[in-house]
Amino acid sequence: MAASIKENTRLFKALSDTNRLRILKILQTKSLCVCEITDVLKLATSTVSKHLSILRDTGFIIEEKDGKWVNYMINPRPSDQRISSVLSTLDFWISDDSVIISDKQKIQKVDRNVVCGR
Amino acid sequence: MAASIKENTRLFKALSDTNRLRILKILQTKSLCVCEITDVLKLATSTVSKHLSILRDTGFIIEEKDGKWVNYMINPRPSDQRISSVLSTLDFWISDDSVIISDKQKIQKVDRNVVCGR
DNA sequence: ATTTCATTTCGTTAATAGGCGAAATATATG
DNA sequence: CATATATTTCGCCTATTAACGAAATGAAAT
Repeated sequence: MAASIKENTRLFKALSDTNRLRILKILQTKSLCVCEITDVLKLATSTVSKHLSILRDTGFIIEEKDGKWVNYMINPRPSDQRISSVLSTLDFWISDDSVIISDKQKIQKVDRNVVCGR
Repeated sequence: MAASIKENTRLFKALSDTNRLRILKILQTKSLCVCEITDVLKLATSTVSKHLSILRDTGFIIEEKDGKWVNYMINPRPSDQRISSVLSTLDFWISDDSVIISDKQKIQKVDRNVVCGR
């Protein structure tokens, strides 16, 4: 259960970026592909891809191939207790931020067939 | 209770450094002055002072003047629920790391009158 | 098989963070 | 008041990180 200092720093580093927290909050509402997330965050695709790989490597999210798309979603069964703990606390630690509220509104309208076709 | 994304990123940033986690773990065992912490971490005093100010500004620790010394200790009554939550989870998230074990041994022997006089 | 589209990887650049020593500040003590 | 000691602040350097666009990869459709 207990982890090394290094592992813990890595976990906190993953959480210490505004855009990665936004991604986690977005995915807690809905699973999305890379281009949909890119459209919400207004960042370069490569940047979003990097953020996603960091969240995946630390165990917060998982990916699922779906044809030419890669869907990302919150890890439903984290093997690490710390991950589940963080994911549930994020739920009420961050909720009324205006950026988060606007992100959640955007993802309701987002459509990968519209947004990805340039 | 809920905080902004920015505030949350700041909190996680404070935790995303090995030396700051070591400081928190050390202070969870014993209150110490700057030079004693410096002696354990083997860093420049100015560096340790900077780390302490970050942990203080985020609410993890408090300082108490004691003559020429400044004692730092875990914030006993954090106004922010997130801080208490993190402090208690750190207790079992990090425990068996060899660096932490060795740090805790060192602080038993550390004496400010010996260690600060150069 | 060639093209198309989504995503990842790579290389570069700009911003941030951590480290240090020197100078500034604050607080005893002679 | 001058000195000594503990800590903080400052300026500088180095390392890390986030951002981008271009090139590479991989999977589907023509």
